[in-house]
Amino acid sequence: MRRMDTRPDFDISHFMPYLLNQAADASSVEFQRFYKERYGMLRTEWRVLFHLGRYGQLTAGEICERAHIHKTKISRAVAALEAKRYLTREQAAQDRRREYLHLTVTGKKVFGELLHAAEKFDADLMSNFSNAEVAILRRLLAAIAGLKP
Amino acid sequence: MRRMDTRPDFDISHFMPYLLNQAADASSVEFQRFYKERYGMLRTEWRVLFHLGRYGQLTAGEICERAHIHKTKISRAVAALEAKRYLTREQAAQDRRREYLHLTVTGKKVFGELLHAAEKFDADLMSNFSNAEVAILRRLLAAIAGLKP
DNA sequence: TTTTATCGGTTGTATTTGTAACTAAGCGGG
DNA sequence: CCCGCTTAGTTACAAATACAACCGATAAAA
Repeated sequence: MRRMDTRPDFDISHFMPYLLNQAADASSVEFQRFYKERYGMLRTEWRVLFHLGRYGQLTAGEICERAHIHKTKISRAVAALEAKRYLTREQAAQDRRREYLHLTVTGKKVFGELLHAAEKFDADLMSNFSNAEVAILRRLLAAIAGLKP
Repeated sequence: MRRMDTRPDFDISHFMPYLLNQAADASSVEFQRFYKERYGMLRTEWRVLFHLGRYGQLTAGEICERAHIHKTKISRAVAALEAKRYLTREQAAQDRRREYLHLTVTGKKVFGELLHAAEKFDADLMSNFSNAEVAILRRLLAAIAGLKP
């Protein structure tokens, strides 16, 4: 057989996409269980809720762009959040294709609770690392994710 | 409504699990398309292939442990790889519940090609960062992922 | 032994996701 | 105005995933 011109010791845990996925999964598990058990929410629902809570009124399309999530997932998440009475839709007067989404009072309350949990969870997760390390981590991850700094 | 005792500027891109997921997704997209289009493989199949290529004969259960993947996913991935003639199963003599998995010649060839692509892809992904930064990134991700150093 | 529990792995079914096609509304030139 | 083209969002159907129940083999207990 032909010689492989690859490092023979290239471990899968050195492959950055793999490492990133493992870290992402591990870091999400606990928080995911929290919003799932407590509020019956799916991941996309939590993200939509977060965007609306953080940035106020948005359209589905705007959330798609910001979160890099496909519009069908957003569509279903919005429908689910509406069914839970966490948000309401309002057709835009000047363009009736678009719908502005707002959180209801209940939605805002849930957002606040989840935000609080998220911050606490985040702080715990980073507590083993120095500030300088965390800063580098955030910067590199943002660059890899293609987020504007 | 009650005052929220959370930082009002807590952005979702500061929430580490979110950032990790975005980075993981972004970093995987291109390589994922590569093995999907070229070999018709799913992510779990690539991972199983990688483990067998890197570590040699393993049972399904051993791959579950190493990769933190549920056994039903492994079971289906193994079946798919077997259908593609990338691996064979061999019932263990001393315990007929267990099956040792080996790559076929074809499987090894595909492994070599994908490994080569992975290394190249990895190098590209990291090329914007210094060695020191990458070292910190790997260390922190491994810690978050709960991998033994 | 028989009985019971456990282990490695598979299969069935309900959810969830991805892809493409669709509806309805606006836009833009003739 | 009307035709074709784009856009916002939904829906239908196929593919993938999660979860639980399952099967056969082994081990441990009575």
